[in-house]
Amino acid sequence: MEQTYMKKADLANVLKLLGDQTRLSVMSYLEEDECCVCEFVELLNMSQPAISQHLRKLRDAKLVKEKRKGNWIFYEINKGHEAYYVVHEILKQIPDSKKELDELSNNNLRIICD
Amino acid sequence: MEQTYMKKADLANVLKLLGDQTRLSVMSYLEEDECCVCEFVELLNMSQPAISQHLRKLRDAKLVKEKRKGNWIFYEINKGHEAYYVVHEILKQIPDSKKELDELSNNNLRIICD
DNA sequence: CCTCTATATAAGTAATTGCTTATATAGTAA
DNA sequence: TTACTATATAAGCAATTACTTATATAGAGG
Repeated sequence: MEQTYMKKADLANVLKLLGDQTRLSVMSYLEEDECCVCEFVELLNMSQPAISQHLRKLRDAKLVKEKRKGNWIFYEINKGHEAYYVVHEILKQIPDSKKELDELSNNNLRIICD
Repeated sequence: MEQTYMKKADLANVLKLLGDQTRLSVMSYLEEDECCVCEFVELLNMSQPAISQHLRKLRDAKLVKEKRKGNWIFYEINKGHEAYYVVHEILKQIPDSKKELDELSNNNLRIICD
């Protein structure tokens, strides 16, 4: 992972997006694995429109990418983003996202479609 | 510099504070050197109360510390903050803060008191 | 003491945010 | 086609934000 340089305004915009617990959580889960909207609704115990609106902000900033898989739309981290180095450093601070995704699996609430 | 772990809510709060261009700039200057309020007013071309209000937020979050030196109150980064590791990683993305402080020196606008 | 200077605080305000509820859309599958 | 499902969008609203102007405060120095 390499050192990058960013314009202050662009960096501030990324940090503002991550400076919300819901979006920070979303990014933290996506750093572990791609997820679809209904999984976030479960994980974060929030309404579907609220989740969709947060995802739109992350998508508009190109921090995440979406792809359809059958009925579901999956989101994944955009590792090509100029801020990805620092986003990754930030997400490293959050310890338990993998565990929470695993719990979702154990409750058979994960969407698997391959 | 060591890896740390933080609660999501605490990390989000720090990121929200840094997700503002003015405060991100302030932190970036402080990463280079301690500064007093009037220097930020010059560097950022903003009103003194606006700067003071941003500094209060950073101070309330303990991201910066203050100390009086004669007539002036100097701010410095709190390197003991639990988020300092990640704050440092974030500030590394911003290239030109040292240069801007040097320009302030060249225009004899820096406050020196020892 | 009084005055000056740097900084902090208070009050007010326009813009932004993050939700809500209701509705639209885009694929899937019969 | 029609019905169904997952997701997106729209409209509305209360809370928060980042300024503004005016004023208060605290320490320095006569």
